[in-house]
Amino acid sequence: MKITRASEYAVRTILYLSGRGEDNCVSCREISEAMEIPSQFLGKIAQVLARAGFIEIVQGARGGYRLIHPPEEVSLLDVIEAVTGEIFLNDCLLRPTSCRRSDKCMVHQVWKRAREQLRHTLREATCSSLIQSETCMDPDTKKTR
Amino acid sequence: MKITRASEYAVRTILYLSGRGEDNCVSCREISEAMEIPSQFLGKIAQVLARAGFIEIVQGARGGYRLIHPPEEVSLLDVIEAVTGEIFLNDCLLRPTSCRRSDKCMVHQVWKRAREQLRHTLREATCSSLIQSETCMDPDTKKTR
DNA sequence: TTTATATAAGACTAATTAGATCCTATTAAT
DNA sequence: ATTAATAGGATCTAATTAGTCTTATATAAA
Repeated sequence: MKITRASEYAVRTILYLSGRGEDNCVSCREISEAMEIPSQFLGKIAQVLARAGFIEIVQGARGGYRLIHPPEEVSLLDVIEAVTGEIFLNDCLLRPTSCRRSDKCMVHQVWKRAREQLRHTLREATCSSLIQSETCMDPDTKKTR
Repeated sequence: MKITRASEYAVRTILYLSGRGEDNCVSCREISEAMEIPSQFLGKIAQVLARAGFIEIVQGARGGYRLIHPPEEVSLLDVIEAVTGEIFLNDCLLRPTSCRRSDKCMVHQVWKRAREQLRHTLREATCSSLIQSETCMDPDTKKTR
């Protein structure tokens, strides 16, 4: 598996948008400054998030990004997997064919359980619950305007 | 985090040794063939496992590797973390200083819980329990001799 | 309609890590 | 001594990550 920088940035982006209100269109620049994300890189990530149906991208002057779904319907798992692909803990589970008898292998069972737990925990964490209390985002930029 | 190939090989090695009996000295070549691990690479991994106290390395002719602890005392987590270092799901937990208010951040709490669950699951899985039933290792080479 | 302000998207790049492999040294049984 | 092993440092390659650069396109406002 991999929780990459990109997926971390994606989470910050969605949380920032969640905090700014559902219908607000927020510029790439504002997000990148508030959340400390290289703006060009954010542009790339936004494209992925848009293709995955999390945000709408508004082009042109006064453009930016807008959340599509209400924060309570979006989980940490959704966002992360949209960016990095489905989470797998190891290669063996990812490509069972590379492992001769994965369905009978005890080690495999452990990995499988661990993976399911992890995904469950991340699935339970919705964006709305995450912005209830303070987040890693800068408090000054949260919910302003 | 990362479950690398090296840690996967390390697990296979320890499990193979567990299956071969506690006091058996097994050559690098035998393990590498049975478990499909590049033998030179296995040599490297064995050094790490030896330094971490899991195996004893016997040099010279008729040398090889020998398990130090009984399989029921060694967990999957032990082996993996010996090779890849302590498991962290993301950078933020690894270096809390890089994140301004990690202790109050909800996202942080989720990662922390997910990490604890994962480590718990891997800690519960002992080598002895893993070789009870069939493993990914080749059945023909298991417990022979 | 022109200008300024935005994002789009593909190509490119630098740094890091993974996954080994090579080579020479050392150790120990016979 | 010879042979069969591992030790350990150096090196190498490929993949991945984390971006940046550049040019194009879209839109609001003057």
